[in-house]
Amino acid sequence: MASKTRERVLAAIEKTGYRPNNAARTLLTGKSSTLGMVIPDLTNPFLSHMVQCIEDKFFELGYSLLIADSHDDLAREKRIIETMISQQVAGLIWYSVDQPSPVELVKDMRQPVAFMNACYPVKMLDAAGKRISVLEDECGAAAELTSELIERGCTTIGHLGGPKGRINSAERSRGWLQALGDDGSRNPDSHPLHLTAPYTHEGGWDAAEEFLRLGCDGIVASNEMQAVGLMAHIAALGHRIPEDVSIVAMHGTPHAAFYVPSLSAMHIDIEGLVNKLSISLLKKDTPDTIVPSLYFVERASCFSRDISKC
Amino acid sequence: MASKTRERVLAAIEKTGYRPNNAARTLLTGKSSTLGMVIPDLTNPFLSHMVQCIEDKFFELGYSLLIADSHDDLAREKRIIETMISQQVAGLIWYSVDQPSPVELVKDMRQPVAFMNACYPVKMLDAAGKRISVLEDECGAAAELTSELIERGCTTIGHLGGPKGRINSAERSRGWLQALGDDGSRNPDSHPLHLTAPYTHEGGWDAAEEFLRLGCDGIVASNEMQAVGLMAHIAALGHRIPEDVSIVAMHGTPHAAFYVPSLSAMHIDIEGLVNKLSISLLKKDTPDTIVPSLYFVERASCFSRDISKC
DNA sequence: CTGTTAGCGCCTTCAT
DNA sequence: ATGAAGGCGCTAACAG
Repeated sequence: MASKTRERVLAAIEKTGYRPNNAARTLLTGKSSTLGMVIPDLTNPFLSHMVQCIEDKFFELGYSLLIADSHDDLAREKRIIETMISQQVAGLIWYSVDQPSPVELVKDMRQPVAFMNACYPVKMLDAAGKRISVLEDECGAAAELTSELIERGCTTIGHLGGPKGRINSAERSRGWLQALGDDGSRNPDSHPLHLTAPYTHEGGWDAAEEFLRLGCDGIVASNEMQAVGLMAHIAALGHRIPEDVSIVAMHGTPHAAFYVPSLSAMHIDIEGLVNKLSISLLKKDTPDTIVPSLYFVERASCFSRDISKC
Repeated sequence: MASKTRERVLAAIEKTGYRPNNAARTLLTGKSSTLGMVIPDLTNPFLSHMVQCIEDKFFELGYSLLIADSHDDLAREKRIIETMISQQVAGLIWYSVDQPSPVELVKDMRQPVAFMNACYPVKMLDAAGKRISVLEDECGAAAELTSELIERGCTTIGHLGGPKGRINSAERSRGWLQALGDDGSRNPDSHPLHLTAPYTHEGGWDAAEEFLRLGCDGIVASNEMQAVGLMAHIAALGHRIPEDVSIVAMHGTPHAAFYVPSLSAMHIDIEGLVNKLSISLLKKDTPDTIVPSLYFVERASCFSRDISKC
């Protein structure tokens, strides 16, 4: 009788304090219940929030999450990927330092790999496993942010890009220029209102004086950390936000509402993204391209578009 | 000849794309190269910074880090611990929701466990492995923060504690009362200037009006997120920091310098803590108690103690 | 429905 | 200096 045996087994489990050995299971089945995630900076609120959502979702589904911080460094990223592969992760979630990701690192990995900040769908005909591209429309988002500033009357709109040479950053610069009416022929790097900085508070802080010197009345920052650094320095220099300068940022987080002033930003539907990601990563015959939806949230760092409030 | 064989082996590794299988190694040796870390909220900058430092240090030492977020929920924490044990982690770093940690969960775990926010040394005579207590002097730190406000002329100093019933929170309340001259007999919960809130931005935000109603000219917040929420709401209500109210917080992070105004806070020497932790966790005959050093950093959210600046 | 067996990839031990 | 064998704990396959 099954139930009797079952009871005996359960009793034994209880008595001996048995716990399944995941390493043995992984060795046998070849599939671990661990996912790997690589990101460039865990102290970036956008990324820590994303990691939290991903961990949450995959924990529900029975997976644990290995996390590693590349410190925005390509060499480190490479070592991390090697380690993750050795760890037999069941899948890899890769927020890469730069695009195109050094995809050859995972060429013969049979497990699925998701490229979180792909600019174009990752083409890997010879890949040993599924490759998923999360395609955020960085160009369109930057253009929309710029338009929001234009609609509020800003006339001298600067853009703070990421470190030079990063393709995602170039996409945003393109969007910014488009919204400013450029025909696409101009190299953003040569535009006087285009500055670059690391994706950090310090990066934003350091750019503030130059933007003010240039006479900007609006700035599109590449992420929330840059924007926070910008705002802090602009305030420290005695200028008012948004009266003197309006600020908007890419990749807003739930923290945005609590800065002073609160930060207007382009947000990503992370819940939706993570849901799709979990499906694409774990199930067969599912999409290998994910386009997260974006939405702008107006807060105090730029004037209200509603004329009645002006 | 060894070198020739070695070459052949290396060539084979290159050719076949061999990578060591960690699961097999773990199964055989019984020790994985993975550590587990449990924290209550990854979007808390103090914790994401700590995770970053820990990941950094242990990656150097050849370990990977499994991370799980308990969302400040005891039931979830318990499930996470079970999972971590199944994953055969080589050690567990546990920033628990509450104290005393439910230590019985890890009673027969042979791997070392570090309790990151212990109030008292964890006593586990029957534990199957090493147990490390990270003992932060929450009481002393809160007292020092309160004293800093007193020295700056604050006369009505409120304290925003964590959720009710948490022992770490009670320790801080004790320190606050001590600095206010209490003899220790008073129950902080009955003190009119003692409020409680979750360790979140919203928690701080929601407490702001009450502190202002109470006429506070100084507030000791339990963490940076609470302080940020407090400051945002106080500013939104038209009050000035530090002219009307001074704010100080426990567990400051590198972000503190970039809020508006910048936030005065008690910081932890995380580098030192993580170094000691790595030694205690991985080596034998090392301390099982770690006392991190704390230091106060004065920023714009409270008046300068230097009279010449007043 | 229950019990037995083989083998996942590695490392340690022992034999050549 | 190299090769061979055993076994870590689990699960899939198969036998009873």
